[in-house]
Amino acid sequence: MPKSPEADSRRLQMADIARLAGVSTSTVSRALAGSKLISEETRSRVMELARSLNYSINIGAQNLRMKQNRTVGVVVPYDPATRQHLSDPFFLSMLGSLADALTEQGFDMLVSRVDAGTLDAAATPFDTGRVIGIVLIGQWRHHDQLNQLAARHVPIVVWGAQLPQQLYCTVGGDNLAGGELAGAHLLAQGRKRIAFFGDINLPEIGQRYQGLCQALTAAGIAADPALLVPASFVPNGGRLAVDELLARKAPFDAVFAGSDLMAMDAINALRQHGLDVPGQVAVLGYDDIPLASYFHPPLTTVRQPMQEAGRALVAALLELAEGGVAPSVQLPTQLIIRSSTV
Amino acid sequence: MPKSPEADSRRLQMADIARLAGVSTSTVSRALAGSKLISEETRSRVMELARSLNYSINIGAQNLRMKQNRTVGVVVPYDPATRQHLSDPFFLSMLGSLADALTEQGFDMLVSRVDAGTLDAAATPFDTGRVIGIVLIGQWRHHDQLNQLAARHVPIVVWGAQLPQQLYCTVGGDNLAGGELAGAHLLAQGRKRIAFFGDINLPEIGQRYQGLCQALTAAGIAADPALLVPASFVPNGGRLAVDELLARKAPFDAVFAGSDLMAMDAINALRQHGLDVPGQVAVLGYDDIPLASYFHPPLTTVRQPMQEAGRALVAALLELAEGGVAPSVQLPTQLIIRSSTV
DNA sequence: CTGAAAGCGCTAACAA
DNA sequence: TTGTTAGCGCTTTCAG
Repeated sequence: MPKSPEADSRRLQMADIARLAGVSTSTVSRALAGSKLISEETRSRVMELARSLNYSINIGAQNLRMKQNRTVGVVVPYDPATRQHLSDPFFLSMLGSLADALTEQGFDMLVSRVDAGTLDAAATPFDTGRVIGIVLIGQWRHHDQLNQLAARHVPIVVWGAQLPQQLYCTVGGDNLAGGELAGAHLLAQGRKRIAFFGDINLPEIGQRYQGLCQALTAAGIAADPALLVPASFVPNGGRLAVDELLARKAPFDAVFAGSDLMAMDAINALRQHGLDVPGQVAVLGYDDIPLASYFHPPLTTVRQPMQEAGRALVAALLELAEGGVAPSVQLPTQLIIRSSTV
Repeated sequence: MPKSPEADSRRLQMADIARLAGVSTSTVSRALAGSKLISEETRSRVMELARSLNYSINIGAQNLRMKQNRTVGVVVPYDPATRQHLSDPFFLSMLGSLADALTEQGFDMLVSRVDAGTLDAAATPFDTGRVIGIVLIGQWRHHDQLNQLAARHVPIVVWGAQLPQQLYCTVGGDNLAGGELAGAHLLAQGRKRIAFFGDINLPEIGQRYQGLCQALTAAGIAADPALLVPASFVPNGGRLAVDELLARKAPFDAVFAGSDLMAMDAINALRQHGLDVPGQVAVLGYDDIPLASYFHPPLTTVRQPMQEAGRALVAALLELAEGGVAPSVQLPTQLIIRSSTV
């Protein structure tokens, strides 16, 4: 007997408890909800019965009736081209920190992944009434689509950079300051030819690059376009960027990478080309993923405060979901100096 | 005006579409469901209307009526003592691979974290009718509680080791074989004093250790209890284990760590003690997390096949949820030889 | 081909 | 203090 479609024991429901307790469903409902209208004796009898029978209220029905909901959607866009799997440690950490923050607030988390090309699908869990709002991890270049969602009054908050003309709420690190910190640190180490690895069309990355440029300017150094390498977040993006940079034959003594992963990849590549890190080339990452400190050499990087990020995202979303307004927030970033630059 | 509890525009529902289209809700329902009973003209009119108004069916109500559900619960137990945040890259990867597998099957993923001490809370999303079953990541030492859940007919599949007297379905790597592979490799490198870092009370870890012992036995070497260090998965568990091992003054020329993270931590600690890896001590990890290859030296490790893991977990769960039986499965593991042991 | 009516499992007036 | 009744938004017989 492979499958028994309709199993033996139908799922227990309130009516069953009511019958067994010899009361009406209203009474059961009230007892379970802890209403003060119920006699102590009845309440305890009902609760005891429910517990011993392992009965739990059907949340779907309850939600329908009460028009409430304690679930938020977290969506992670993926690149339809690479069909890239959710694997960047940074995103994953963010997921973890969101789970923590939501648990703390008594909310559940419905995770879905959507094709970044059709980002309005991100709103589906909301449109279908499954969640009270959406947290989107990864702004990428979908500013317009996000604006449309916001215009549709989808409660949505996205992890990313603040942009002009932005209708939606973002929570993100202070990328400009982060870039500047990084630049200033490298300059302080005596580096003058600082290469930047990253796709500056991505808002966050662009701002980090701007920050770097500000630091350079402040030091009276002009940013050299030959040192800007448009690396992407593909698995060996750092290596490719190193190859590209070397091919350009522009001298450099430091690399500021758009993410820790890219920095690590770059370091390995540099080493294979016989370049010493940090001796000949200082390398600085971004994010401070857990493994940055385990790397050899331990990675100097700009930390994005994950735990606070999760909390801030959740706080903003709940505010929006309640019909309030949630201003975008920028979380402070922090330079973590390890051995890859000194 | 901070909040507007009941916003301007009530959420659209089927009745609205029906009215606007001048038909009954039955017709709308059928049209949207693609029933063949509806005239082509009516269907397209309704669908067009729905699309232009951005209407989506309320899944909660639909589920209630149809007694169906396309959501599965993924629960990640956390240690109540350390209140440890969901941060181990391996768990996170698993989450990603589950998300992929579920998306592939058209299911949503409801993630929750539960206190490992009260593991029966893991069934809550099922008991409350929110999900059709549970995938539990991390068996830990909760064999009995898991058995109880299974006895209650909660469709549940757990990532972990197969144990005797097990009522629930597990999907896991072949830890015994993994341990043996690791041991054989180290022995083949001429290492004879192999230390093991990990808590062998955890089923998976215990089996890995057993595998190591088998390899030793096959080589005619007796396992030395002085080389078994009960390290745990705390952030600096590897370092602590190294300290402990050195304090014991038992000579060793290799370390087999219970996870990649622990291996990396151990390598850093060994290095600080002036020991060369792999020159004086070969170090081998477990999991093959993405960053294992980025580490310096790149880490030799036993790979657990994540993508297949996700798929297998989901397949088993769906089978169970349909009332079928799902045998436990062991996924093959693979030794990935990099530089930390050769 | 379409509509009226009943009901999924629950809660909340309103009565008693 | 408790029960009766009317829905929450949807699908689906059963009659037209």
